Amino acid sequence: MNAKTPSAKVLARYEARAQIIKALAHPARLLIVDELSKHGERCVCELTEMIGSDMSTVSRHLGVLKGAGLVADEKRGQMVFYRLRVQCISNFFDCIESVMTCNARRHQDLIE
Amino acid sequence: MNAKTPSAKVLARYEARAQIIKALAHPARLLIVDELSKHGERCVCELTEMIGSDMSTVSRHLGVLKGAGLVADEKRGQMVFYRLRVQCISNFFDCIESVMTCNARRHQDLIE
DNA sequence: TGCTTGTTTGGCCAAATAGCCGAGTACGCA
DNA sequence: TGCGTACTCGGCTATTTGGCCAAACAAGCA
Repeated sequence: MNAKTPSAKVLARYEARAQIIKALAHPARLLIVDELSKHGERCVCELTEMIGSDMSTVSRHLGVLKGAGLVADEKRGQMVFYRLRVQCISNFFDCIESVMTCNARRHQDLIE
Repeated sequence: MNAKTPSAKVLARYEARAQIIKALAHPARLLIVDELSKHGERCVCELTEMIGSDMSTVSRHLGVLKGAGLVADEKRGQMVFYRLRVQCISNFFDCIESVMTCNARRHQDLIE
């Protein structure tokens, strides 16, 4: 029942998980994921317009998401369309959302 | 149906979400969260032993989790005990896990 | 062929993150 | 009071991340 130090294999597993979570840990990338979960797919130019930063920056963000296996890309003509590879992302957001409302309530309590 | 650039308020909301996710985006912190979800609470020294790095480092990680509102701390005697503030973390992990198996399968496909 | 548009990539710099060490604080005990 | 243990925090350095610009690619069109 003691807190034992985990094996290298287990550690590598946590490392891999952290890598995926890290890919989601940026507002622009969350915005992208949310947009892709609402519409099926979006090209880089649409996402760039939505986010409002340089297209090269958005492309990099998409690269990060793709590297984590969260999105897939498909080139059609001169445009590249991205879509989500996974569906469970919304559960993910629900949890984050509940943390946020929980935090908000707590801060409220401190004021009263 | 166009990708419109979100308002400052919406943007701030994504920023806040990203902040919480960022707190989870580290193997040591995932390890901590997992440990706390299994046992109700752990003191810093136990977590330090489990993770195997400097106690100051572990304390910093706990500070990050606390800052995001994910854990609560309570001092009893000379020890400080941490516990999870939220329960939904496991759903969270389930999603990450499914991404990982999905990725693994995909890599497998590339080999065959 | 050259021009335009959509996208990715390399280079660079600023900012954030992670880790350790050592100092400081808080508590319990003699 | 003084000592040891548990923990936090300031300071430092190394690494990573994020952003922009400019250059390189790729595809369609004149």
